[in-house]
Amino acid sequence: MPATIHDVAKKAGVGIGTVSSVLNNSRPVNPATRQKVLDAIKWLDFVPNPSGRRLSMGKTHTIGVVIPFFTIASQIERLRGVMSVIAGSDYDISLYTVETVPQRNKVLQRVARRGHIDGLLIFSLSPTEEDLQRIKQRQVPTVLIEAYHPEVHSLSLDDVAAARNAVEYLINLGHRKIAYIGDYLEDPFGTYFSRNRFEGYCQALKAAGITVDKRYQRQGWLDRSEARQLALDLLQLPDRPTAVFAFSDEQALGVLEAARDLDISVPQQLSVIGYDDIRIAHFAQLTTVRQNLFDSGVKGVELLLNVIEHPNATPQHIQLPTKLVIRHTTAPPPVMENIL
Amino acid sequence: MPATIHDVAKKAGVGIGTVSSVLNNSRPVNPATRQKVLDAIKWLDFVPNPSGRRLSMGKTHTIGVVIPFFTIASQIERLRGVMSVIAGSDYDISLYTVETVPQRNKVLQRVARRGHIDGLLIFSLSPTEEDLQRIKQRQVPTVLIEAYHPEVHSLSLDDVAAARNAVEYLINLGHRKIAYIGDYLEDPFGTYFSRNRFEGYCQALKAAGITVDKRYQRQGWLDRSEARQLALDLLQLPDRPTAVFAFSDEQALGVLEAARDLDISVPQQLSVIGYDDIRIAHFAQLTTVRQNLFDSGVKGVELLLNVIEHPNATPQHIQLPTKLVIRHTTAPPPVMENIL
DNA sequence: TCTGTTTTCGGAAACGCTTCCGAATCGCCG
DNA sequence: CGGCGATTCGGAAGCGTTTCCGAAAACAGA
Repeated sequence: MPATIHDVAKKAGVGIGTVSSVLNNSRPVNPATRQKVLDAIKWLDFVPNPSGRRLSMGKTHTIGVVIPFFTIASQIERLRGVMSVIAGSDYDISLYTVETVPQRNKVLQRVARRGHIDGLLIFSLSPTEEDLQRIKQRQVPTVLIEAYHPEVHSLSLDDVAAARNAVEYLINLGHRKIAYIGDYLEDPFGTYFSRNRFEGYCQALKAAGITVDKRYQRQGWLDRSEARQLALDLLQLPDRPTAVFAFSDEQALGVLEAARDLDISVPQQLSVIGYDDIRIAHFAQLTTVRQNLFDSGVKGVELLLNVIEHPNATPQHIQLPTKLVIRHTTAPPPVMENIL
Repeated sequence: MPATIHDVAKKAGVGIGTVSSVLNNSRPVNPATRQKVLDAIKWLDFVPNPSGRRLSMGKTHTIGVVIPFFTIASQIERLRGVMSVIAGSDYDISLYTVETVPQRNKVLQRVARRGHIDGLLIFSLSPTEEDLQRIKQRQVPTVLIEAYHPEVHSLSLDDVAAARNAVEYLINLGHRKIAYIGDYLEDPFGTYFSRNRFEGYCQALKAAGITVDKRYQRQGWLDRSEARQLALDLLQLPDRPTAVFAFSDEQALGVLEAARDLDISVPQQLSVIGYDDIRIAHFAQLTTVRQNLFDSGVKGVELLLNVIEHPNATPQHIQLPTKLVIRHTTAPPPVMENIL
């Protein structure tokens, strides 16, 4: 049976209030007394019971992190950023992964309640109005990463610009037949960035006077093997694209796999650009849009910890920078194609 | 201010004991009364405060998961397995990542205490005697995954046999100069599997009458870029190896990168085998030793939940199967080499 | 109608902590 | 030595649950 604060008090011959004061430095204590208490704590191997502390203080010292697409490397990088900050604080991390829509709803309903957590960090999910209502009503400090809602603090990317930029790069290389492989635009999780990246893709094409061709657009689940299927289909079109802009690195890797399946050499016959710059992207030599994932995790918790301190601050919306990283999956289109 | 059980009791015109009974089905309640209580709960949007519940029941409904090498894909796969089970239970997951030795110690000290968590799941870390003492003393139900200690429940692999098997495969292909790139044998985290895999490597060589050559052994931090450096060194030896057995896929990928740096073609001039079968391994076409990572997570929590129910069960030690998955980074050694 | 049994329920106590009011002690000055 | 502010500390109250003792009500049997 673990020791309690009363055991310590008795052992040290002081009152429980004094022990608590020593534990939390909450009021001055005579050095001699403090030493007695410390000795007793050590002797009894006492650790304050967090449940008691929580109940008494009304704080849980826990931050909930909600992560969809957990299979995807980018999320892990963010989480690492979060953990690096948390390790130096006295908060714990409660992890909630989301793989399906019902799960998403269940998690958002169950988690966003006072008493479970002190704050909520949500990756890549834009809350619905209903979710938001609940969050606001329960007054749970919340920060969104890679998602947006005007009434909640958020960190997001200028996806439109980043995607446009990437596609412009392909256009400048000479590509005209540029395909897009992405997430479902009306994705069930209610995210915006899917539409944003697609929007950027369209903008770049239009600006260059290239017609946006439906045949060159494919949507699928955010997952390498599905992207591979989509790409197989795409690359067997009679007039196949010379470049693919993928919504995510994960999907870009699927495209690379498909190209290999079909003996299409990259970048000679096909250029591929991804999005995220996950760690494998480096290995795969993938040209991609880098978002500083680790850093987004760091900034996200830091903001959240801040919001926990100052619950009534007006929502901040921070834009994170992106950068096109050029590696070896992009090149000018094959010459023949241009001649024909 | 959230409603409490007293508010509900007052609203429903019953006692708090009755409300609690309804909440937990802990004793029979007259249907009419129950309905009144349920109405009040709905009306007040009442959710029991977990801190109160925890304190009262002495259970935290939280499982701590300790994960070193979090950058490494294999750990994520395991964690996914864990999460898939937890999603259907009423436990929460508290995540503790470990990146350094001091952190390892801090985490094992702070986490393994009653009152924080109901159970502890430790990945890939063999506890020291001191850790163990603490764990036993505090009576925290614990399960090790990919680690071993006679006095704690564990899931582990027969690393010796798996490694021997992999190296035998290389030998059968005709290789004689087989290098090993691994973790530090005396690794600071106190793990066994490092030594075990090396042991398997040695056993295979000896059984084939090949002398174990120190020049062909490299140890480094478990990380792709460091492995790459080690491999660069190794592959520039005057009499360079024709095959490399790597301790992990992550390191095997580093070897592949080094080979590419040096324009050594794989598998024509160099064979590489990894260990784990992480998801990228498939993409990289890496021959590797598969351990069913997701499944190890599933089995691990299931065992832990069981141990939480029956704290005094004698320690179980489950061996997980492994399998050599042959892809395209292994081939017979170059013929010239054999002639010279 | 009375007694004994079963069903149903109220609320005090306990969980381990923090907070804070007020009491005790100390130190200083006149 | 007396008085007063400063310092130090004890422990009751309260946080929101669950548990459980025992009381009240309902019911059954004679």
